Amino acid sequence: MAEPRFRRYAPEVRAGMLVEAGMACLARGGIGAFTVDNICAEAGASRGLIAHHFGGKDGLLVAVHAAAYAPVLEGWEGVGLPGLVDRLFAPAQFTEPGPRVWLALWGEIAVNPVLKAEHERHYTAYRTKVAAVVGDDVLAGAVIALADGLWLEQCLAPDVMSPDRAKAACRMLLRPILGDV
Amino acid sequence: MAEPRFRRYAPEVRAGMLVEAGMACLARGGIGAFTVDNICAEAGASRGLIAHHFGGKDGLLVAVHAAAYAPVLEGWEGVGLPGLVDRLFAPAQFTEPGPRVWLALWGEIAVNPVLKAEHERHYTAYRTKVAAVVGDDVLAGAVIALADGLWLEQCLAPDVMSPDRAKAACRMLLRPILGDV
DNA sequence: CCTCTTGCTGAACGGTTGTATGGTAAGGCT
DNA sequence: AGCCTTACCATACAACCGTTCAGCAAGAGG
Repeated sequence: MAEPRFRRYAPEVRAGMLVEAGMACLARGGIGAFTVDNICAEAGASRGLIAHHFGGKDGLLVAVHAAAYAPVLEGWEGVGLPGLVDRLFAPAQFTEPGPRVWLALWGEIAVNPVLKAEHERHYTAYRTKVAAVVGDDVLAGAVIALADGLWLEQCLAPDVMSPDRAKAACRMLLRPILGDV
Repeated sequence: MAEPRFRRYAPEVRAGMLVEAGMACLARGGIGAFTVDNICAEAGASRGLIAHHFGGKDGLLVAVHAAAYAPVLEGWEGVGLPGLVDRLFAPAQFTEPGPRVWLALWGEIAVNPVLKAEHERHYTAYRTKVAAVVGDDVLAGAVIALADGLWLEQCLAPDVMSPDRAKAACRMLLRPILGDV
C-alpha cells in the first residue's frame, strides 16, 4: 500500500490541529457542537485523540480558550491613545470566527470553574494592557466592556452593527474623554 | 388516598413553571444543563411535559428567551435622560440570575436561526426605546453595547465589576455626551 | 532492510440525550 | 356520585455522549 492510513504528527502540531478544529466547531454550532465526534471529524482524526492529547474534552476546551485569548493579548507594543480603537477592533479578533467563539466560550466560563480561573488570569493581563494606554484602571474596564458589547451586537445582529459602525460608536463615546483615539 | 399523585394546572400556568425552571437550569449550569431531565426535575414534573406544552425543547428555549427579554422591555414609560443609567441597570435585569441566563442565551442565539430571528425582533424594540431617550439611534446602539459589556464583566469577573462600579463606569462615558444620566 | 518507539486507531462500554406513546388519574361539571 | 375531558405520567426507544484500552502501524534511527 503506497498510501498510509494516517499520518503521525509531533504532539504539539497535532494539538494545534485539534484546537483549531475545536474553534471551528464552536464557531459553527456553539458549545452544543463542541463534541468529540464533531471535532475529530473536523480534524480528520479518530475519536481517541482528544483524550490522548488533552486528557479529555475539558482539557481541549481550556486550550481553545487560551488560543482565543492569544490574538487579544498580542500586538500591544507601541500602541498609544491614537490607534487604541483600531487595536481593539483589529481584524484578527473582530472578524469571524473570533467573536462567535467568544460568544460560545462566555456561556461556559461563567459555569466552568477551571475555565473561569483561567479567564480571570488572562482578563487581568488584558485589562492591564488597556489601562497602560488609557491611564486609568476603571476606565480600562469600561473601555473593554464597550468593546465586548459591540462585539456582541455584531454577532447577534450583524445587519445592524458592522465593524465600521462599531468603531464609530466606540470613538463617539471615547473622544470626549480621551481625545482622538 | 388523600394525597393525589400530581396536580393539574391550567396550561399557561404549567408553561410558566417550566419556563422558570428552564431559566434556573440555564443560570446554574449554562446551556449544557438545559436538558429535559434537569428542567422537569427542577419543575417537579415528568419528562414528557416539555414536549406536551412546547412541542419540544427548542420551543421551551424560545419561550425562555422571550421571558428573559420581558423585564428588559418593561418600565420605560416616563424614563428620561436622568434615570437612564438606573433603568439600564435595574435590579430586575442586572442581579442574578438575569445576566447568567443571558450569557447562556447569547451563545445559542448566534447559532439557532429561530432564536436569532426572535432576538432581532426584540432587540429592535429595545433599541427603539433607548433611542427615544438618548435621541439618536447610533448612540443607542453604543449605549446598549456598553451596558451589555458591563453585564458581561460582572458575570465573568464579579470581584472586579460590581453593579455600582458598572453604573459609575457607564456614567463616566456618557456624561460628556448626555450630561447627568 | 530491520527494529523500536510512540502517535494513533477503532471498537466497546455505560450513561445520557430528546421524542413518541399508551395508559392513568385529577378535578370540573352535571 | 358518577362521568368525561385532558393534563399528566412513565416507559420504551434509538441516537449520541465522553472515556477507556488493547493493539496496530507510521516513520525515524540504525
